[in-house]
Amino acid sequence: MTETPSRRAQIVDSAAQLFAQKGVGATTVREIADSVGVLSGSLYHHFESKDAIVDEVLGGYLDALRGRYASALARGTSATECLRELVLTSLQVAEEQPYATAIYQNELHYLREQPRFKDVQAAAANVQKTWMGVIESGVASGEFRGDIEPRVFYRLIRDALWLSARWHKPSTDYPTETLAEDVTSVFLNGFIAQSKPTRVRANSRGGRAQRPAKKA
Amino acid sequence: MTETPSRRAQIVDSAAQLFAQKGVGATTVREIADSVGVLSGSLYHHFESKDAIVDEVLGGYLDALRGRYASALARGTSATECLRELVLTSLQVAEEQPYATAIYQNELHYLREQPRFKDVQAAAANVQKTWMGVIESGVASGEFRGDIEPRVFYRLIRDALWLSARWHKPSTDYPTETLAEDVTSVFLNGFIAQSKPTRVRANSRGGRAQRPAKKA
DNA sequence: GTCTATACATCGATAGAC
DNA sequence: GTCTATCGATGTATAGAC
Repeated sequence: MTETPSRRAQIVDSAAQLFAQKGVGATTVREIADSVGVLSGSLYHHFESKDAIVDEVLGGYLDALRGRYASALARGTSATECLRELVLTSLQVAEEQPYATAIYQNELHYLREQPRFKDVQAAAANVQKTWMGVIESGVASGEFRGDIEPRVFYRLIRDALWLSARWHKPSTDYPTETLAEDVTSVFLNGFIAQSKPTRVRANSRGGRAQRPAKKA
Repeated sequence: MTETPSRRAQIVDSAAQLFAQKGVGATTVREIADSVGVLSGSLYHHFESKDAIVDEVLGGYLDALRGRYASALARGTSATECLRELVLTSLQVAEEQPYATAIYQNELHYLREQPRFKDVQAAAANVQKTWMGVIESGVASGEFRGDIEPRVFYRLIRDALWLSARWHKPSTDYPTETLAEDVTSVFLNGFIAQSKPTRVRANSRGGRAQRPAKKA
């Protein structure tokens, strides 16, 4: 029972890719049908509408994400560790399901207005609740700063994290785990150079200006 | 020079709002015409196509952004200060032109595929060049970490910064300047609490940005 | 400069033959 | 389960009267 590449699954996969690349509204049912090798009318034997396909794409994605988040939180003991796990998990899920991830972050604000997608909205609210719980517990324990609104920090890391799916293509040079470390390190420790003089790069006589050149 | 609120300008403004709220592809020329109080056919006396309106909206926005960035860089002496100025300037521009900002960050990846918008693409590349220049000069001078790819840091702060236009509504409680301070502080200093109340430890890094007391 | 009217393409969705 | 064929709505854009 390993493989049943059902037509239904083919449709969902192809539609997800098209939705991610062109946007849901700009993707036509004829394009979806073409990409799986059938005619547009045949789609309606498997789905009752185009929106139903969107529902299935995002529903499956968010269910998987919620499950993975639960596992991630179980691995962490401190808020810092939990945050680290959430970052890595998010990037792993984004790597496994890049199309659904792109749809989720590109069009959630659009789907939010349509009552049809209230299941998606509920799942998205659950995701936010998971993050906010970790962040607020970290503030309460003193691990995280208290002078930054938890909600502000959440939104900053959320947007930076999810939108990385737009530009990050996993490779051996820069694998997902390394990106996760970098994201965690920047958001927790900052981009200011640490006092430890471990940098190897010598810049005593660099050809690079200290300031960017100003143009007229 | 007092600009007359020409019909052309009305069309651009109304279209920008609609494009931001519903997406470019989902906005119809009839809706644009309705919002300015004319019929759809009349739009074509002012613009040759819907895409031409998009061009004008984003072209004017990116021109303004480029000018403001030049002023921002002139105010900074170090890479850290320049970065701080870029953050504040970006948020100010986002506050002044929220609709164009939303379009810019929501649909740049879509416009990128169409050769029609190559001017917009060039302006966007210029924006990126500005940021990268500041970041790389900071790495070269030792102000910023050398173990994070400048391009990675740029993309993280870029996405977090621009997408704040989706959720940040300037208010007296949380004005744009405070958000700019928070963004800068998180990305430069990190979210980890700087002093640990349970342990006394020599910490030479006392110089992180301090949040001024909130004004009434 | 705006209107009326419409051409022409394409959209999501449906009905029924096979 | 897929096809053919098409409906009705809606999209951008145009032509010409006023």
